[in-house]
Amino acid sequence: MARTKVTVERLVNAAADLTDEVGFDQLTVSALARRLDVRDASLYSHVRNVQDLRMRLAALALTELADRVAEALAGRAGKDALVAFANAYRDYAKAHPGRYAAAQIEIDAESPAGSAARRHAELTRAILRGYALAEPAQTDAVRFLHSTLHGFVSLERAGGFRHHPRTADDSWRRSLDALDAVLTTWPPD
Amino acid sequence: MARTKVTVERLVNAAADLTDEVGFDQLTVSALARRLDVRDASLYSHVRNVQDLRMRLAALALTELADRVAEALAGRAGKDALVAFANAYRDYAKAHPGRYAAAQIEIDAESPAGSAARRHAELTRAILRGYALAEPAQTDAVRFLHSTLHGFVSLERAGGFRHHPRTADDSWRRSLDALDAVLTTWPPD
DNA sequence: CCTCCTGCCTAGGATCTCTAGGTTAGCGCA
DNA sequence: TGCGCTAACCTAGAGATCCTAGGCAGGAGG
Repeated sequence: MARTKVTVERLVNAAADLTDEVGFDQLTVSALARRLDVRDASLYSHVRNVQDLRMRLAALALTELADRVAEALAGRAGKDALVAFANAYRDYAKAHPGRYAAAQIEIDAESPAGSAARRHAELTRAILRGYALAEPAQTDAVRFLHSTLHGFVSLERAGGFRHHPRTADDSWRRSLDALDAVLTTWPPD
Repeated sequence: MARTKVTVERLVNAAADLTDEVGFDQLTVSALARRLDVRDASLYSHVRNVQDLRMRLAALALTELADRVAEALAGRAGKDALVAFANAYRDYAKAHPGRYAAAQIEIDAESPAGSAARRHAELTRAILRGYALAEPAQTDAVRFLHSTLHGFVSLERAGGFRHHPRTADDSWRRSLDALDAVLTTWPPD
């Protein structure tokens, strides 16, 4: 084990902190090496390449997000669960923009990030238990829900709501009301 | 005017084609110079830097998108308009993934891209005329609509819907039904 | 014909990704 | 104790990218 300084986990954690500070697209091997006070070549014994680093970051972010969401959902049902889920989701994206961006990259199901993504998807589906939707409407509703939350969060992040006096928080609350309403009365085929 | 080869417009158009082929994050000054059979340093007399290039690309994409949407909306109202708008939006994102990604970058209102973004926002608002919503509900609904469409399109693009037999097209149709329903019965405060 | 301006050039510095191969520190074991 | 093994780090360097500085050439205007 030699100098026991950098392990893969410590490395990925440092990368996660760094990317929240500088943005996901500004996350470079060099910057990470500088932060760890190490030469950049040294990181390549822990991580295959930048893609690999990003993938591990995505897995970390998806796991963390699923944890938060699971905690928020505990003991809640119906609209209560929906609001708790949505707020956990948005709060995570706000607190950890880099990690959140990392979680959006394309991941194949085989990778370690794949199982984290599956867990996240199952939690989303769990919310809909309160709304009594049968397949395939349930899948459609899950996609609708995920689309709206992700869309809102990423538009907010990109500054899309800044050019209007109405606060994003207010629109968010009303959007959750609307989501609850549409899930309650999901239109029949 | 000298050799009259590359103009800013020709340059941005080439960049748009290139980014649709290789992805927005793979759009580099070097690659663009190679495609135009010119040294990369030469492009810096037309464009200040990569950020500037991306901004111009965003302006182009927003203008094109607004054009498509305006055409789709012509002569339609109500749900008809909503569906036409949404399909124009999604079709553009599918046909021009790089341009669409470019349109999502953060833009300040002063830039030329700012006016294109405003025009796009006005068109989105025009749809809601069919749904008789007063402020501030109208703004909330516009944000909700935009969030859902953008979220769906970007999740679809990232492969988020691939791990399930239900087709994205089917979910899309049902999501538009749901959007129409929620806009029709937008929950009162 | 001469000059200016424009569009492109070469040269080069800085940063980043990644590979090849060498060095050192702690571990197990005779 | 001393030996080798291995893990973690190193230096050196190739190739790509972004961008600046300064030069050259060809068409426009006087």
